Amino acid sequence: MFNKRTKIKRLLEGDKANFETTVMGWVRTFRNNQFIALNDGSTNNNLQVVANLGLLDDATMKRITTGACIKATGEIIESQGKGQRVELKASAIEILGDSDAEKFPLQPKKHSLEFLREIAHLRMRTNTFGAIFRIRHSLAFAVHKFYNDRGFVCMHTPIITGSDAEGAGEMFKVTTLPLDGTAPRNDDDSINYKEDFFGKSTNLTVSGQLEGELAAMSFSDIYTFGPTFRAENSNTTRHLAEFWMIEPEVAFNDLEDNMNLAEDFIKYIIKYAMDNNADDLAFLAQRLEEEEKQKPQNERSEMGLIDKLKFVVDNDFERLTYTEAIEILRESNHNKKKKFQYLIEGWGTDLQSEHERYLVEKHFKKPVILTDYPKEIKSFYMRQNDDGKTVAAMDILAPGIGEIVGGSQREERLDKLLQRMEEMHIPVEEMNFYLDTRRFGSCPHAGFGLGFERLVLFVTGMTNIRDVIPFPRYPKSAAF
RNA sequence: UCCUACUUAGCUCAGUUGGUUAGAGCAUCUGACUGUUAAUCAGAGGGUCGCUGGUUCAAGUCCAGCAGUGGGAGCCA
Repeated sequence: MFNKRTKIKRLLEGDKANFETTVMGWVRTFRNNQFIALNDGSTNNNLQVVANLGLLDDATMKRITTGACIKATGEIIESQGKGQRVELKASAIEILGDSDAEKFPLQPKKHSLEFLREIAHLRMRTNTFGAIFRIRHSLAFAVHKFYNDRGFVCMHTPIITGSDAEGAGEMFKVTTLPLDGTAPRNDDDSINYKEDFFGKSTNLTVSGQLEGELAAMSFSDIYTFGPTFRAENSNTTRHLAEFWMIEPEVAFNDLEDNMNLAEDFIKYIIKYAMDNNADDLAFLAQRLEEEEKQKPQNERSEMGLIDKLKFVVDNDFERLTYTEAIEILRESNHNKKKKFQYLIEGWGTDLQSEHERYLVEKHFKKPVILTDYPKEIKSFYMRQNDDGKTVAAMDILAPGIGEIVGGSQREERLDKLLQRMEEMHIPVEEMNFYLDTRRFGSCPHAGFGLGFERLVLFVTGMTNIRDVIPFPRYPKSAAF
């Protein structure tokens, strides 16, 4: 069997030595014509493969370049040098794939994240991106584990949707009609989508929530975890055109249950990564620390990455209402000294990023759950509170990231829902499938959406969302 | 989409008030050395200064437009 090999992670973690084994991986560096730092992606740490002088002929030696793929067989021994506990004393080395050193763009040195973004197909071979994507995997696994352990059903909601009224953002159109102007037309010259593949106008989903609610009305506890698409022309460090979202929806939950679920969930998956990706997190923490040293004193963060994660896991999130938040902001010295670009004056407008950052990073210094927003600035499906002014919404704001969760208790009362839909000009006739949940056995329920990449950002300490998804999609960019 | 900064070698960056042949470190190549840790030492090659136009005797440097990238804002997860 060709693939008879041991993963480097196992060899480095094992406490045995003096046994024969085979490894395969990619060369990170080749020092002194003898020492190969080999990485197979199973861990951030390299295995030192020692090719004693005379083992390799000159021609083979020249082919051991940064990026080349090799197979090495030999004995695992205690290292004679410092810097590693064990090493592989090679008895045979085979080149599986050459890598032209003049053309391979990765060097054994620090590269800028901007440069690596241009070679996203190769950046996974760096320590930083290796760590990021192993952590991303752990977090994804922990998402399923968390919900599975609690008896939730994973629902695969559609990616192509015929519903035009999700209202969560600009949509990408899905069509097989020709784009050269020859598409079939209606009498009024609009495109005749009855002739299209699905017989109607379709888009990529911007949220699985509505379908999630349908499923919660039969399984009680469900969650979705899938790709989501927004065609907004957003150019920021925290938006993608294609991102992954987790949307639990739970029958019989009210807003408080919803908050408890979200807080437990976030803490659980962060803890999971801390328990299972200690090496990768330590590497990223160190990377971040070095980056912080470049900053002026007053811009440096108070906690290291690991301490920050531990703090989030060990402490309760701060919970307060929108109205209370407005009071805190209005009374803050920051506001009185007019340091906000948008000064807090009245009740009813949405908070700006600077306000959210002030609450999370300056005032409370921990994740914050804001609840009970004015109904005017929130979606039609959120449950109206008895005060007639607010809805049972909740947003979770995380330090450095901003909004990481948006959710609410849903409006289960048909008449109230219809009234809001009318006020907000939602086309009722297209939403009958959704309204049926309220017509047939409606019940109180609640749910939220968590942007997976924003969570990965938070856990890895990275600052640009384009660096925590393997192949980011954003305006003017769909390479690879 | 708006504001703002940036764009010079494969990478990271210098480049003075506009002035002769545009520099450095790393990487690459050649050689030396051989228990190295982003190895070290010596030498060599490598540039349409983002693109287009303008001002000028002369533009990497000044001006305009366009493009790309970073940061911030909006929209949101």
